[in-house]
Amino acid sequence: MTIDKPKLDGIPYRVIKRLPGYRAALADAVTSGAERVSSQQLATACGCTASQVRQDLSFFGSFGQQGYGYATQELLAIIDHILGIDAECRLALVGVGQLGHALLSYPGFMEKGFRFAVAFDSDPKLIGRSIGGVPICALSSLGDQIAAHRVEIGVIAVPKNAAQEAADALVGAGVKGIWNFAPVQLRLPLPMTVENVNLLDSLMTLAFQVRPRAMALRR
Amino acid sequence: MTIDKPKLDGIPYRVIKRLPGYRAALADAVTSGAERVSSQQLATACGCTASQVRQDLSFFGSFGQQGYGYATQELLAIIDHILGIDAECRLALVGVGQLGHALLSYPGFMEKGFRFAVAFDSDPKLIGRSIGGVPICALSSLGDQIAAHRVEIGVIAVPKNAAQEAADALVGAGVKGIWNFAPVQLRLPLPMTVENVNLLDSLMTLAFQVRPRAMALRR
DNA sequence: TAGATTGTTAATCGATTAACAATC
DNA sequence: TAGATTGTTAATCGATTAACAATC
Repeated sequence: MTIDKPKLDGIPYRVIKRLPGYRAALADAVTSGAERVSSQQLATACGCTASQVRQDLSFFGSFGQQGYGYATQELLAIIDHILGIDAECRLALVGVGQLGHALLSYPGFMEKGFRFAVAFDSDPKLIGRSIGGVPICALSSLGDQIAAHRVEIGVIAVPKNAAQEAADALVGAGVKGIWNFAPVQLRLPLPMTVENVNLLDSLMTLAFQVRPRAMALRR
Repeated sequence: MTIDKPKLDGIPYRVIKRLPGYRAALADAVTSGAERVSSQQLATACGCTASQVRQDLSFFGSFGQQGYGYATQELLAIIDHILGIDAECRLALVGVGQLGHALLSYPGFMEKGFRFAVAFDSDPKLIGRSIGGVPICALSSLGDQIAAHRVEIGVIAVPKNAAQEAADALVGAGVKGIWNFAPVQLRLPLPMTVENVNLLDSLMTLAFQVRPRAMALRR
């Protein structure tokens, strides 16, 4: 997973990365019936400082009230709007293997307004079938399908060596962003945005932290 | 995914997060037959600066040679050693749903020395079966199995509301780290390390970047 | 040797935290 | 009103980049 990117409309990438955490804390607060929440409470729930919460939110506006805090429901709605999950967002999946299967049937995406409109695979045995109501089509129809369904985000879950080709096809079809699960650095024309999910990298990072450091290999 | 953590033995978390990228670039270089590689070449492949590559590597030692660069094979072996993937690392999976299935059958992990030794699920229909050679056991046997297989890392792929319980069981059984796919902030005793993979958070971040900013909700 | 490239120190840049006036 | 808590500015901290002596 890329560690850093340039700013987006002047909003640091790190700030955006923290928004879903605030969102989750707010959703919990709503569930527990809290009508208001302070920056300190949000900070505790997310493991950061109250200063950081206020600083982050101030990139988008002023949503709180001195001496009171933030109205829970209202701030949740605002963050949903900032993240763009108050409107439906259509996805297309390329690569219906095990991981693709799992993504298609993960209920959490739909709940947040993300909907797989169509999926693609090269395997003739899969083409024509559908999974969780999502039709699986031939790669040759990718351009047409993506346009027809007005897909915004392409999801790449193909093996490493097919990833760049899939990315090129998606870009050519006019998607606005790519969610990439293949362990490669995709070469894409700017200003395409990619969000990489590299499971093996994540696991290696964890292994480093867990292992008794045989290190001190300095020489 | 947590954005930042405290240093690990004086190594910034950001540095560790970049190591897999360097590793991938080196593996490519080995494949292409290059005997040596410069910090500049690594930087280009990873999308960072040569300075950063050298600075990062210098946390661990001095592996290059002035006027020459780094011996490709050798540096790859060194990074593998730093990351701890030159020795087998045993995993245990909790939660054999769609995502769990996908993780069990992903070939990339095994290649890098990560092996699922055992999996657990609460569904009686799954218990006793095995997937990709990995036996699925009852949760009640978790403690014994983890000890028997000397599992180092527990992988949580259960629904949100079962995650904390799974984590507690894994910690109780003595795992050294947790790879968490459930969308919750786990409460764990220090110094347990957790690496979170939050797919929905990642997708929301991408949505933000892709959407025409309806923002300017400043008020 | 001359050119290339490291490892490391110093300079810059950006992000986080602290502080506090404003005010509900 | 008094206490609480925001939004924002200033201070601190850490990470990235630039520079360069060392040297292969």
